[in-house]
Amino acid sequence: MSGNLNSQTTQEHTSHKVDMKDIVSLCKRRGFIFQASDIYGGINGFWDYGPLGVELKNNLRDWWWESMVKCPPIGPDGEPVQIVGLDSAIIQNPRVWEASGHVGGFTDPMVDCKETKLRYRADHLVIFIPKDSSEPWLAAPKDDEENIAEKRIKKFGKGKSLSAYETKDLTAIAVQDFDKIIGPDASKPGTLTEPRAFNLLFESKTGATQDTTVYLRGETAQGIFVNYKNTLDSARVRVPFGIAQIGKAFRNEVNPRNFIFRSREFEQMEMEWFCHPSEADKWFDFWIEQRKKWWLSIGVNPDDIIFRRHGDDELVFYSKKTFDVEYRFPFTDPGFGELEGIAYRTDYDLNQHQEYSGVKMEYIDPITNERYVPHVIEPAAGLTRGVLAVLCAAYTVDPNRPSGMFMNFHPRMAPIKAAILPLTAKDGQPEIARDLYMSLRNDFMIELDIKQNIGKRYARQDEIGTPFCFTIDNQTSEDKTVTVRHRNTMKQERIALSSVKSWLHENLAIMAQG
RNA sequence: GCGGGUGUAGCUUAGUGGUAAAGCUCCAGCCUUCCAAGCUGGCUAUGAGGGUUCGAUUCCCUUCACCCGCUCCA
Repeated sequence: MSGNLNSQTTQEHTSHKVDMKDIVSLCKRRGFIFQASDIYGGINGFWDYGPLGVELKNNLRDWWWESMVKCPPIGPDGEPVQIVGLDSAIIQNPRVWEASGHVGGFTDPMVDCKETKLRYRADHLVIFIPKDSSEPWLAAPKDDEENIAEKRIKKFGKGKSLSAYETKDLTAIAVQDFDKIIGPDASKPGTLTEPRAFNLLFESKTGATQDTTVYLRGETAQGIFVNYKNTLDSARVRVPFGIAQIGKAFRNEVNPRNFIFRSREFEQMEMEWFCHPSEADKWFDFWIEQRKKWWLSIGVNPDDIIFRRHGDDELVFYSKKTFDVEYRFPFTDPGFGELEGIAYRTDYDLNQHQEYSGVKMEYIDPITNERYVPHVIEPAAGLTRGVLAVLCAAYTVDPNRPSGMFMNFHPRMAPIKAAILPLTAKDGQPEIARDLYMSLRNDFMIELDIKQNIGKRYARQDEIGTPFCFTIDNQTSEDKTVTVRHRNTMKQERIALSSVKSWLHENLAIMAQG
């Protein structure tokens, strides 16, 4: 009877628009997520996970680790793929971030070209402005060894000569005039963004005299790349193989928004899959399929998830192709927000580290003796974003119950799997409840609650998404049975006290299959 | 980063230039035999810092946080 519990709520799930305010409020009231430094007025872009939030986050994290490292998927050849785990330091040698491209020109004001995706230091660009007040204006490097300015004038200058222009530094030009400028490599005006100081990475200092600048990692991926060699030499793996890591990453976002969706400290679940360049396309497709399956296994409504290939215009510089997993959050509705990017990073990262560190990243195939730098497919998921998606997906309005709603968590995600509730705090009921609790606590995350009346306790369990409540009443001492209340239907049935453990194992599994 | 809005208890809301009010929650107890019931008692708030004023939660300034657009972004 419990097998279709989830499907019974699908209708109301889609018919009620959920407001982020209600989710944020519930998260605080029930101890899922708090604002960081709440008592000091908070701090923009940082969040704390409360008693239930950390359980939920750990459940999602463990499920990913289970699916990637402990029990990785079966590959195209019918054998399980090889993936090993890693937990690298948050602070690494700063050269790591120079090699990766995260630091470099990043502390100076930069302008981006929306057309070519190239980035320039604002103080390295000079602008040629026609003396006759015509347009376009032309941008060229200050250090113009290749006579780019002259070539650009020939191309866009409508017959004007170099002497028909005056020059100004880009930094001296008002932002509203940027529309007139053709970037150094662009084909049309207005593609340069206003200069911005990019300093994505948080800085810190190390050493007794605090004289070395270091960076908090902006992604977990680089920790994997710099351990590629160590792993290869110690873990008895052969290409193709993967290294997986879950951990905190930090980005000094200009504009944190939407609860935990864009925060400055967040958690990633990343796997770098190293393979032969000729097989990269095959593995790219393989991982897209695996990741689709995984996201559909955590209790989100399939209608609210989309899988989308990036257009060429939105690809980042290191990626040849990228595939997104996106969820329809209340704040993006009817659009979607990114949960995971599966990127084909080519050999960009290993080559960069090879060049910066001087350590060879070549792999020598033990059978063919071929030498090559492996290509990388990277499924990079946001753990904290996943938590938010699970919270949004679970929030189910139901006017027919005292709480007015319940959290329809997938049983694998639910912070508490079952609650044990004596109907009253007398007649030996608390003692039976305690015995039952003691017999279950090794197997499940269980709550024993004896306070207040039964209705309030059911309501509370609804709000925190506990799948089942076992209730001890007077009949329990007579015939050794308890009632089970199903979260999604509020229906009750009576089962033997002695069978509770096996019943729970069984029914959590049934419910997980939907 | 720009523009607009909002900050009163854990939550939802009153209200006032002069002792800050209520419902729910929460806690302690009583009572309760299945869905936030009832009774008694209790804890808890004007985001922070300045200024004006005899007196500021209220008026002014600054700042912080959150929300909505834009911009950006994983």
